Amino acid sequence: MSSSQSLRHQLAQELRGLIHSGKLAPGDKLPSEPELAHERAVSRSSMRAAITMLEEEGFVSRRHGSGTYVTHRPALRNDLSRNFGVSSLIASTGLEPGTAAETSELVSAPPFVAHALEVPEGTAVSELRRVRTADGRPVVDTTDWCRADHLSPEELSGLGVGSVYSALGEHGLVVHHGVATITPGNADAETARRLDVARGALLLTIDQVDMTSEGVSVLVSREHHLADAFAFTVVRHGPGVAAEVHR
Amino acid sequence: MSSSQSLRHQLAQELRGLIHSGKLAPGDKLPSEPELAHERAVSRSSMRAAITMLEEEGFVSRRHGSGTYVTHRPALRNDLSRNFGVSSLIASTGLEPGTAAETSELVSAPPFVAHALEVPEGTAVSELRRVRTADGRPVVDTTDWCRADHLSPEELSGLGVGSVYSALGEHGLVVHHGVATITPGNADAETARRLDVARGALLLTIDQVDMTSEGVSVLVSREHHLADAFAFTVVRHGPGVAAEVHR
DNA sequence: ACGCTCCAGGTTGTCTGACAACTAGCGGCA
DNA sequence: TGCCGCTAGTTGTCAGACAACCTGGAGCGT
Repeated sequence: MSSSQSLRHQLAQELRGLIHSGKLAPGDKLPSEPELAHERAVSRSSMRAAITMLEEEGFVSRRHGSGTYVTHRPALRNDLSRNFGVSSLIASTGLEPGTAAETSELVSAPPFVAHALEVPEGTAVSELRRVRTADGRPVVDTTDWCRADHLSPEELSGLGVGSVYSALGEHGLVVHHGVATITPGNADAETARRLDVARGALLLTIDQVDMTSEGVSVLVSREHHLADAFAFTVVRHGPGVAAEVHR
Repeated sequence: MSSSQSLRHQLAQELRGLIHSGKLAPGDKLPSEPELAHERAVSRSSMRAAITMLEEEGFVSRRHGSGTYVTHRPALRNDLSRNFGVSSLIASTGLEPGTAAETSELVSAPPFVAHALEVPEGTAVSELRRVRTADGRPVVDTTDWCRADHLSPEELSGLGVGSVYSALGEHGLVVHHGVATITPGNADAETARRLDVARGALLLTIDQVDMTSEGVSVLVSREHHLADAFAFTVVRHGPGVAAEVHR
């Protein structure tokens, strides 16, 4: 499955694993490019391309004439720049992910959903509402919308803890990336009831639009997270490099 | 100054400019690698390395045998993955950034600051507190801490709207990246007073640790943003690629 | 007229080899 | 002892070649 990726992507993935597993610790110097390439029986150019990817991700930094070094960065929990699902999010805390109060139906698209999915307002779209639980405790109230001709309400329901992403993937709609907007908020009456908290409880809301590599928006989601359930982190690059602000 | 960067970084920067300025629109196909390289009188491998960087950043996507295409992604406002200062943040909304209630002093490091800066608890550190305004309206309450032997309280004050980053840079401490944690919150009495809002007002708090490329933590900051002042967005990669969850 | 196959050109992916630019440490020399 | 310069090692760039793959059109058969 991962062999379908190009060679440099596989090599990059292997290097990420070495760093993530601790075999390469922060500050360590990587073996030289020719050495890394020879070990794996690939050309230096492919190895070099893989290292370039990791450099861009901020995992390593190169010093001309000296070597390539693993950068110091803490192990991130719930890195916002990665598009994981809520299940993985819960699982990463060591708790058991579950689903409650799942409903799936055809609804008239709310304005912001219609706009994001690029369909006329009021178009019928598939909606999936779920309350996600961690060890049985409700922690996230999620709503997903997608075009009815992409996934029907029936296909959306019964996923269990399965990801909507994989369901879309089976229809040839591979989610390439998403754009998320983060806002704080207080629980309204309905959300409070669904999450079993007091009305006005503190929430972190993530509105997200997922799209394919062709730029087709295929999934809109709104997640209300209990404030004390998770801590979201993100690595912010610059201003050392690429600090320019255009326009 | 940008010529000190390696060639592929310059080429990548030029390509980013082409995309950002709209000369290359989403969905457009880039000229072929040999063509791009020939136009700029560089080798294909350097051009290719630059494109690899943009691919990793998500600006373009390559299709084997077909070409390289500009990905469709909205212009992001306040992209969290970029480490801009609060001044740039305010300026990007078209409002005039300002500073109020600036105080700078030597304080005993709070536990989480001491831990982040890797100094013993209670060590004296420089603290800079500022209320940032947009067209005169208070919108962000920020506090910065750094080691006293890096920047004294006197050096921290009087920056005007200048960035703490540039002050650190003049001491050879170039901030390479930061790690931010995002949490929702309600204004306590003091923050409410400083921001001139009701106690309990909705806030988005960003705790951040900035470090050099060597991994030395040089700056800790805590920003309380008024909930309705800004919308923070972030591009989330995957699960199309690199969706694996390790451990 | 329509649909299918096959082919040729174009593009990205990978390989090989070479040299330039730069770093860091070691040893000789004053 | 302290400085200089050299050398081995590493990353940066170049050049050329071929493989793998996609796309559109020509040509053919129905």
